[in-house]
Amino acid sequence: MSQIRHALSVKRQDDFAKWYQEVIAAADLAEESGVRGCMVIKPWGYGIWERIQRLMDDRIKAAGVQNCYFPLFIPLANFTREAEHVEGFAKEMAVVTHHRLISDGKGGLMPDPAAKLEEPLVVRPTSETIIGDAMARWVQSWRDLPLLTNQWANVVRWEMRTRMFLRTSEFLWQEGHTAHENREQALEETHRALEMYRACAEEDLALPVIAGEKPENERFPGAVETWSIEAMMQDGKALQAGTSHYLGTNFAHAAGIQYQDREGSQQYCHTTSWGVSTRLIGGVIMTHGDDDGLRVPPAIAPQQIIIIPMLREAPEDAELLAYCEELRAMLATQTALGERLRVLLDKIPGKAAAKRWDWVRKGAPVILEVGPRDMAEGKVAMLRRDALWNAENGKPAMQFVTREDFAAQAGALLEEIQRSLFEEARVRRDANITRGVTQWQAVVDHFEKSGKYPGWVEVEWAKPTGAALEAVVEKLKAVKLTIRNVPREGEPATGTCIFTGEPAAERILIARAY
RNA sequence: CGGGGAGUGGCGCAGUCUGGUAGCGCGCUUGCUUUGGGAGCAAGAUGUCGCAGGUUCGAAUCCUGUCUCCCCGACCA
Repeated sequence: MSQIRHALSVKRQDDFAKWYQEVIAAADLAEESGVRGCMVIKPWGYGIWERIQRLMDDRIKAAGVQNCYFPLFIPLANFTREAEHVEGFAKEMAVVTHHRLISDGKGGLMPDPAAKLEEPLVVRPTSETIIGDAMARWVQSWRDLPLLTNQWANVVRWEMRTRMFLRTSEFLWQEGHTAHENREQALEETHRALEMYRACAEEDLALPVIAGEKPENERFPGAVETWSIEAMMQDGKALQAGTSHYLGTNFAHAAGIQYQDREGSQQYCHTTSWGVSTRLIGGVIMTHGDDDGLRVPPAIAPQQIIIIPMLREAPEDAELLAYCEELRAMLATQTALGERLRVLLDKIPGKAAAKRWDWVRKGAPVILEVGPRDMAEGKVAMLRRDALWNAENGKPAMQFVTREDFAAQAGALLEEIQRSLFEEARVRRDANITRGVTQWQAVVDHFEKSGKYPGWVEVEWAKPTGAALEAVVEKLKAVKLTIRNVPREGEPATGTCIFTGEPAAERILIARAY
């Protein structure tokens, strides 16, 4: 039965953190760079990011948002204008103080004291402040609004503890920044972006998420409201997979983003910002990965179908390659998920079986092996990465189908795999949200005693603020818990606050988090 | 940033205590035999032992400094 010989040496249930790292190495996603907290993203990992970028960018542009590019360096003074913002980011910023190096007299180099910058430059941790400057110039009239911009960029946050894809010092992301006439329109944009993220996460990455508002203590520095999508990882922890902020007029005041309204008076804009990052790849790994490596949802797979010819380095290889090439041509005319199929004929010399396991670890959705006998019968051997094993014999669940049949249903198959990965994750997520807990001690017991997969707990609370909220946060922190969000589609509260006993205001999700 | 652990061929590790010219497994190369499912046998290649100083006749090994990674905290999207 369980004589299955998995492709990884560490199993999820034995050591999830170690497993996570092994997947990244085994799937060839990224590696250490030697630079503190920074990683090298390798072709397969970057290819996944490019797919996410493409699909997200289409969604961004469909909403009428235009891409721009702003400087990597932000003058220090920009950060001093918004008090909460600088408070929130000051401790983790990389700062450029010199513009030239000189010899240190010992064979090395050092910053030239004579080349000290008058005003230090901050390597952007996020771009509200510098985009705000541009917005102040670009917006004059109510006719200039809404101003909808986005940039794809790298940002740097000097994190104390880093983990590949989940929290790196430098990471890649998109940051949308918009300016509006009033609160209503800005909030509408905040929610549009949030819904865009939900759709991208669920439809493209096959990550089931819960969209909702962050509590006050989890707000982005300088925001009036912060909304997020939260995904459940296979160890039951929550991962914030995207955020959308309503910034009120805070940044408009700081940067002077004003417009003249229809009556001729000056008004401050209401702005928003929203972003998703390479962290999404961490979410894909921890949601879809298994004990054989990664499983990439077809929509974001750089290659969806891998054809592996069983080459013998002999003259008959040519005929086999031609057979595979014909299959590739047949597949090239097919579509799945609204796009042409991405098919790779892997001609690299080597044992077919070894190559198969490489692609299993990388998580290519469909792997085809084609040998001379298959060719003679007009068939291919097909392996679905999302259903890799035959539980009866503990061997890979290879299916033999005719080449034509495979080509005819390849698009539908990929769509089925996309659905199936989402469904598997959704069922697991839903099965691990515990509702109806009304006693704080029961929450504690749940997380302390329910084993390795406590999942999330939904409770009702009175939405305290100020000192009362701090007390709640401390109570949660003591057992390593956080409030994830107030689900957008949540049921209204009907009972009492689990923390204070007052009448409850809303339902919140509590979880351990990355 | 505090506490703990670790850096030795591409990967995983032994050797470090008790200094004496670097070893194992996987992978890689070549050959033979096999070969419809992660092959066997044989031969071979790959290391300034993270980096910089120091002690010593001699340093992977001892000392000092430093960089990077992992785990636990604190911090944080």
